[in-house]
Amino acid sequence: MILIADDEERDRNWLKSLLTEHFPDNLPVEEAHDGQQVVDMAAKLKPPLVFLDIKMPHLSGIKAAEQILNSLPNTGIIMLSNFSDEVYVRQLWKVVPPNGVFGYVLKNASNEQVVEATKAVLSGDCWIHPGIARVIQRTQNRATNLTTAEYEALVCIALGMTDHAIAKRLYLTEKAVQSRLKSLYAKLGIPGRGESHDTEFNQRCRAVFLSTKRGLINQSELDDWESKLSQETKAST
Amino acid sequence: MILIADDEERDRNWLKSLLTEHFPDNLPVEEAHDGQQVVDMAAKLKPPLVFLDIKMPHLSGIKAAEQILNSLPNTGIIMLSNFSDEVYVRQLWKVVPPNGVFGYVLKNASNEQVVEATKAVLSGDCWIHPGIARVIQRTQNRATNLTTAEYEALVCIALGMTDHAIAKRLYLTEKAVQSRLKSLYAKLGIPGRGESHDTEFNQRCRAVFLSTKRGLINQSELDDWESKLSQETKAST
DNA sequence: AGCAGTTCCGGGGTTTACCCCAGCCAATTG
DNA sequence: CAATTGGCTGGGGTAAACCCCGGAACTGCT
Repeated sequence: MILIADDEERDRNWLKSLLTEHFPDNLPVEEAHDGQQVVDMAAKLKPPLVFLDIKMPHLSGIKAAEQILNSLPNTGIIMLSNFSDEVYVRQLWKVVPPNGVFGYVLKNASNEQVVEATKAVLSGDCWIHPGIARVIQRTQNRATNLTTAEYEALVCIALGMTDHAIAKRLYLTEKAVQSRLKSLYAKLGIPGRGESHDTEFNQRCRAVFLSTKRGLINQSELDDWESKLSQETKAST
Repeated sequence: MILIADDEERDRNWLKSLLTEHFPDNLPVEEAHDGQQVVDMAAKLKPPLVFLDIKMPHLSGIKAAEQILNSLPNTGIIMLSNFSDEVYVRQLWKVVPPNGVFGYVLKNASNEQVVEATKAVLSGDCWIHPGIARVIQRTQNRATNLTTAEYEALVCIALGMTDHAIAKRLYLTEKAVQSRLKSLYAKLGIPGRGESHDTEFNQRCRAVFLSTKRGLINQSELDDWESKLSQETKAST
């Protein structure tokens, strides 16, 4: 029994046919269409292996994984993602239990890679997509890894907030915000006004650009943050 | 004869099986893996219908369409895109000849929609994905449509350039740049410092955020621009 | 010709973002 | 224990981004 969750028909079919072909012993393959549904189905069916798309309506793949692992910690999880975004690796790291078994494959993976990942997780190993390996390394590197303080500030400037607005929102002084931003710029390797005259940058926008490029943040995550933000400001009035 | 171009194996297989099933009269289905290859193959095979993925190595789907239509203006083109990005609609509008036959479908389209689009283009009609229709309307609306001047400025600030750097690059004064930005902010509906005290924004970053959200710009386009930029600065030294 | 719209450019202003320096406190780390 | 690191605070400064005003040239439209 294998459970797969993806909101797109095309991807479900692709995965289902791939699994029925290569893993006839593990049939049937059950399907879910969103995050909430897959949590419910997993609770009933207790499958040894679950495929989760990250981007799903109602409940993201990561949050779904959290809930499933809460009640059934021995479930093997394989995340499917369109991008090698660092945000997700970041979040996944927190959710997955220390000795949990999981895989992470990008959607542009070849069929062989998916089969390989499935075999690995079924036999109790982890399988991380080659492209992600580098990201994980960077996530654990002191010099380039962002702290939560820097990450918060990054999200705020990406939403277009001023220093003052950020300070008010995070209950800090403007100086503290600027301090966070300064170290953020340093870690992203953005030159300041003084050095390297040939490349003049607006550090604020440059930071957003580079962070998006590296997958530290992405649009859908930012949209979530913004809706949270507007809810809070409504509640406070 | 139908020619399809996509760099991802999964999408090619999906489309190929769909076409062989529903359009047995138009076989065979030929495949190309990147933009350059599809241009070459189209020149030899002269297919009546070509599917083009927008995001492809070497040559984007839009540029490939331009070259194909240049020598074979009667070719039917169906663009495939992952997103409803306004940038692409913008560019496509310029490339396609006035009476050209083309379709535009998003990759999250259902199988029925793809079949429908294929039928339409084969019989000489256009088929535009429902979600895109709204985008096209906005593209033709005076009040919200960006001029090329504003668009250039937008790309530059999204890359993190300063007013001074933009001015140097576009051969303008800083005042002119600021003038462009001002009208850009106005069209995006970003409040200035004076009005609406509850929402404080850094207009520059806010403009990038909103534009990305609305699909006026996107990361891969910006990456292209940046590589062009660094090439020019290298050449000028 | 007159009119509206867009773009570029100028002067002269305020606010914000960033810079350098230094110090304090807390939590890690050897 | 000392040493380090990350985070907040402060003073005081510069330059970039943004504000309002208006003018001139050019376009397309009626």
